Amino acid sequence: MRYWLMKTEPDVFSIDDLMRAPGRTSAWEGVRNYQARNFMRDGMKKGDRVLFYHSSTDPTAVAGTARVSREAYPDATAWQPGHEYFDRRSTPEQPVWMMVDVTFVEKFPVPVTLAELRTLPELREMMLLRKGMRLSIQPVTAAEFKAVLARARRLAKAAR
DNA sequence: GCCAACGTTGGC
DNA sequence: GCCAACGTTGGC
Repeated sequence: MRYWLMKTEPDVFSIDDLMRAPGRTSAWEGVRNYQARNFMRDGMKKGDRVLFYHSSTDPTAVAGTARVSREAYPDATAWQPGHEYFDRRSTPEQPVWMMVDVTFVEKFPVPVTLAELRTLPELREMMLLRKGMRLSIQPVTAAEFKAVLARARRLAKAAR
């Protein structure tokens, strides 16, 4: 099993939106970056675990976890003229952009903020924390995933 | 809202 | 194929 981090702006799609979605499942549409697409297309397998990251918000944080519930398939929003994710290069015959489905697993009672992630020695090498890193889909190691989860548990316990 | 960092585009 | 210009991301 592999581990990933997926960024989303909560104003656009949040962990609460995923929690309330039918079947607690949603397509991850709108990825328009080749590296991110390749991670979805070539790397993501059903059952992989996902850190659900809220970006462009205050504070930015890992808000919970999800799992990959459907492997890569074409992102139909790319060939819908007028759609905000429209890209004329992509057609049903030759799709350029792909997406996966993700299913809600848990929402952390206390989000693990970016500032907090930076304090964890286990995450010293984490891709997210590298300068200039803005890739919206990133691989995460098992140890990193575990460390984030452990911190979320500890924060939840302290908040009770 | 600013702006550094990065990816993409397109002229040459 | 180079690289300047431009657009986007995303933390602050």
